[in-house]
Amino acid sequence: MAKEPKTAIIPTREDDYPEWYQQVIKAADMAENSDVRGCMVIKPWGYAIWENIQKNLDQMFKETGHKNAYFPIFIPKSFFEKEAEHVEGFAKECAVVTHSRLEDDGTGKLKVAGKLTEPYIVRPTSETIIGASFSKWVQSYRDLPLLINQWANVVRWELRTRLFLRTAEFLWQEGHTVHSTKEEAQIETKQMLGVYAQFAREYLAIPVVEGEKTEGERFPGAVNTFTIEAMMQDKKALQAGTSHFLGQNFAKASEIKFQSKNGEIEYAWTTSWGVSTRLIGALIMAHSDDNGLIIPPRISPEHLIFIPIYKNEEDKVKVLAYIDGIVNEIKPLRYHDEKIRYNIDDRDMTNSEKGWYWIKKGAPLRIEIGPRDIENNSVFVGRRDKEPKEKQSYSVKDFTGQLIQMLDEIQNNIYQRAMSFREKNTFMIDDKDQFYKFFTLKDTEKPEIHGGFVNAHWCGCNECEEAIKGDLKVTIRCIPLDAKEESGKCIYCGKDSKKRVLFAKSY
RNA sequence: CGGGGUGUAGCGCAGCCCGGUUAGCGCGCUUGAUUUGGGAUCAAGAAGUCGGAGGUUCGAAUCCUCUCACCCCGACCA
Repeated sequence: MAKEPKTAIIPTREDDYPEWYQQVIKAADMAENSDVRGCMVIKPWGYAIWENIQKNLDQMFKETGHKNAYFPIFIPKSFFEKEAEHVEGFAKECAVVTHSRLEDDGTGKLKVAGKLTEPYIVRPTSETIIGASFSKWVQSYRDLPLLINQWANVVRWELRTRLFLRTAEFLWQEGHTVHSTKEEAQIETKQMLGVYAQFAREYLAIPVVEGEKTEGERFPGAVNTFTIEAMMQDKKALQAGTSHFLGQNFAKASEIKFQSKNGEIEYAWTTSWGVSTRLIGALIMAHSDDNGLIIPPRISPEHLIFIPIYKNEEDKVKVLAYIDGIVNEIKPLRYHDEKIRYNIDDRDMTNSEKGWYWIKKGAPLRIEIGPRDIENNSVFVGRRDKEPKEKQSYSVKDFTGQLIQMLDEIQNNIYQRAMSFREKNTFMIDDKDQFYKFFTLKDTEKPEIHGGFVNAHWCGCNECEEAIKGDLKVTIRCIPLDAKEESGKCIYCGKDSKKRVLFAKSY
């Protein structure tokens, strides 16, 4: 008999965090590497999480007045060249389409043929191709604001990839809006950052810091870039979403002009904002434990899993009938306006194997039901926010009565746990030596989990930021929106500073 | 693209240095029996172009040359 391991996931977070991450994905059967370099296959359990992210975010976009549309995956090279910084930022990591056909080369193999007169870039982001359409759509101030979102896949030819966090192809949404005034575009940029922050907190149960990127970390071509930054369980930061105020840069590049009320032709003001399948990576690393994935109920593909327990066909029939009765009571219930998502797992497997299967997949509630429960009119409930063995019996009445509340409790617990982890690992540091010591590894052979979020003063110059990055690989994640005016000295050069900024190592 | 490493059954690996029957092991899978409220046991079975091409040899997973792919560390990035 195989000896029972202490944890379902090997190694643990403590032992080898990056490997743990991979193993959680594998154990939950969310995704796998494909035969295409750097591209992942998103499997049903992972995709179902993405669908829930899409569904809820999409609703939030619609509520803020945005409409969905779809633009081509190919961008003519010349479009891309229109915004200088944009080219600079993306040129190195693009897939380029140069041919349109395959022909038999005479030996039974295929050779490329039909060279295109102008190469197409597979979109790494769509500002330029969408801008081309927008320039036609926008004529008058009456056409504005134009509030468009696209759900799409994009390609960035990354050299090093990791499932969900960085893949050569990934799924995302990109919002693109056009406004008649600078102020309105700035408000839009902040509004959408707020939508992302709210979504991260309420649905993904991930606390995030909202802030502005420094010049060095800005989106290529943007005037301001705003971000939500989340802390992972290895104390590194993950950029979970960005919102850009593009000024008139892209309007000028794409000739997005309109006639104002007083008859003048003006360049418009644009924004863009996006979140990607990386959110799933954030979800995994923010919440999961050494027994596998933990999914907040509001985003989980299943809310509860029934595990029927029986020894023979006769019991099986009874147990399944009993479960049906409970299901009928659950069906009318609504959890945040949605039906309860449940699964009756009557596969031909041992009970404990099923239990662990769903623990590893992160299902919020496991309901085990056997003949004993039928006698007592009860259910036996395991919660994913608690230890696997810590299960509790409820009467059916109490269970169905408290189910909604229980799901909310799990959601809150997960959020609070992530929040207190972040608070415990966020510090204010004013001394340079202490700052350096804080971010320095003790064991470079086998890197331990170290560091955290540090709020420290910064003079605002690029040189200090670069120097710290060079020395420690620590970057300014953002200038938090809620940073207070406070006089201090730059952590690197000692010059005067008025604000603390957020430093961390990041993904 | 620099530096290091690995390709052997679905997955994880041993064998290679020092060439020699029918290429093993663990997990998983299939079947049967016994089990069954907590990650079962026993038995039988299926499954391998040893990454690819070429070479050396009576004989290559093993030695040589070339090649492809992947992983890790750097630079770059949602």
